[in-house]
Amino acid sequence: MSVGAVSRALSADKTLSIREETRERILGAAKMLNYSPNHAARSLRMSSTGLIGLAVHDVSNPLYSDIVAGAQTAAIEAGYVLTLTDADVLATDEEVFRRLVASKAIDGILLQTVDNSADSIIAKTAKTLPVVMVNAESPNPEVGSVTVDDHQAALLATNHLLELGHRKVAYLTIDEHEDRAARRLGGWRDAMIDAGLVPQARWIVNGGHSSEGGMRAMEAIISTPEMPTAVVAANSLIALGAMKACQAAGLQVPDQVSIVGIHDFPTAAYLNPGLTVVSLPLRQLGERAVQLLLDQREGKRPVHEKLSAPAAEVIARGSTGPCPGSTHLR
Amino acid sequence: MSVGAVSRALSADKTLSIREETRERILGAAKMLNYSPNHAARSLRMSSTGLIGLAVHDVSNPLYSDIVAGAQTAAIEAGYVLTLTDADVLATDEEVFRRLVASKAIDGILLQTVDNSADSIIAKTAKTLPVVMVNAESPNPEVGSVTVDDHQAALLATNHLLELGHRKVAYLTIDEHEDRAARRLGGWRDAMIDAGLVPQARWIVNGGHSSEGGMRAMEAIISTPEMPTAVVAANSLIALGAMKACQAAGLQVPDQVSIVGIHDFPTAAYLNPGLTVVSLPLRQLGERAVQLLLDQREGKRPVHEKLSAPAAEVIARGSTGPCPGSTHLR
DNA sequence: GTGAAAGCGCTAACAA
DNA sequence: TTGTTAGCGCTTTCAC
Repeated sequence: MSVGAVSRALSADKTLSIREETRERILGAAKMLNYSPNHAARSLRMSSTGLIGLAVHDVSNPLYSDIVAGAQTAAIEAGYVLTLTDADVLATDEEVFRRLVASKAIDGILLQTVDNSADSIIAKTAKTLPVVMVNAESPNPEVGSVTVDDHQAALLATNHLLELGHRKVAYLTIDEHEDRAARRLGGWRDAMIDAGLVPQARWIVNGGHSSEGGMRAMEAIISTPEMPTAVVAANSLIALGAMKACQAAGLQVPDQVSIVGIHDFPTAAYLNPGLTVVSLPLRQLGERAVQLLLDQREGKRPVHEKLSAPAAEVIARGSTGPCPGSTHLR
Repeated sequence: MSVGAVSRALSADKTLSIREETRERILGAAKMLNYSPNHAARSLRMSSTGLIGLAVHDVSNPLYSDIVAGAQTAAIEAGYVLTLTDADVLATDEEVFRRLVASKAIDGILLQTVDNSADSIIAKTAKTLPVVMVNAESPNPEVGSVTVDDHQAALLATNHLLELGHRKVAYLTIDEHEDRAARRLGGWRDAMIDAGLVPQARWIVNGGHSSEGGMRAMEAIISTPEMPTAVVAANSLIALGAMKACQAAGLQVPDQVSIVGIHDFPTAAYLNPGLTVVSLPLRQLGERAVQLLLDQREGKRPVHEKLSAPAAEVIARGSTGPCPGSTHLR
């Protein structure tokens, strides 16, 4: 019984011919001693760590937690372990980047960013390690990416309001990736046009990317002469801020103003009123991202993929209702 | 210029005497080639990976995001990189555990758990790797831990209500670590007793650990014959559910019922009404946990530490107000 | 069916 | 001041 045989027995090498008794003795001893092959030695020899990184902007952003969950599932299924890192730290701290990425402490990296601050990382990394952008389109042919149907989400959100009889529907834009922001804005615009309405420029207000920004934006809307009766927020955190602004101004939601956000999140149902949202398949986004990463690792060309199933979906809760004064009851 | 010299120059070894010109040539070449020492080889040689793991239960729980932020900061400051993992996966999936922990892919691990499901991991791990429990007291002398002052937090929350004139103050318990739950319950009880009140057993209802649980618990309270005028929730997610239940029952918060939760979180201010909370120094908790882990790595005995500064603090928002019918205005 | 040995990329100790 | 080398723990190839 030699070290070689032990190694092969433990990794369940099918090509190893060995006496059954010997194999059992090996397995038994390993269990007994609680033996696990040393990660560093293994990685060095195999030039593969079995780890895949997911760099996220703001780990605790409730809107994106499903992405993490999905990636987790897919990674484990594929025999990998997922480790999360702070995307901003990675982009900012040269040393962290070296230690984790440039040194190949991981086999590949998923990037869930919110702006282009990580573009330099990407450029540096893509030659070394497979990289996949999650929820943003890759500007770089060496980097894969997956997105969801942002246009459709905003379209659905707007249509939901239109069906409730609203005509003056404002839109609170998001400060994140420009392309993503543009796609969502486009969804609102197209829905308005399809309904024969004119998407007024003054109904478009920058909602930032947080509740704080949403509140400011809604305050601006409220002070508008001809105030809209409904608002689509480019994400649900913005929507939350918008609700707060309404409440502060003494406006009833949904009786006087209807609000809908993009992305469902755990506490949306527990707000007062519950927030109507459009949900997107973020869990599947995370899963798919891992699969693409693994494909790249096997030498496939990086691709961009738009996830269209499961489709975006309106989850109606209390924050949207019929347009006041409208006879258009559904 | 030999490999040895290069290695030492790149790691800024002070004991290396070398011609300035040579050093610059090395550094220049490294930058040019974008060279980073291979992580696996380095780890193997130095038997240290420079990575510290933080296993969290539910990454996206907004109540605990500050712990992650604090740990992140402290890790980087100490020259380490923090990687997050799902605590439940780690506890459940034997293979993931081996690959990450038993194989020493990381130098130590921080555990932020919510029950005792990870106890078996801890036992297995502590002999191999430094382990520190975050926000829960270690049951094991080989494992360090840090907690915050749960008793004080609940005491403050209750006193806040008492000062507003409330006499009948219910308590929604939490389903998490028993010791933590007990300490918070004790804080409520002591505050009541200190105020000369009797902490009625029927005012204690299990709120689970989520908004869903909080809602159920509050429904139970509402159907109580002599309904309390105020509620302390053992965490803010529970409080959120309690608010929802009040709203569903047509009860005004805070006019008819006051609600306070433990732990501040980003969207608490954006609720309707804003949620009054008691904040605890979670960021510092994360920082301290990393420091203790590093201390253990250097051979110090694992210790348990209770963080009492910065002190817990009431952040009054809209969900608490004077007791209806009370003349006890502050 | 089993054992021996090379070598992954690096650091640290030692030799020159 | 600079160069050489052993060896970290593992997997895999090759010889037996």
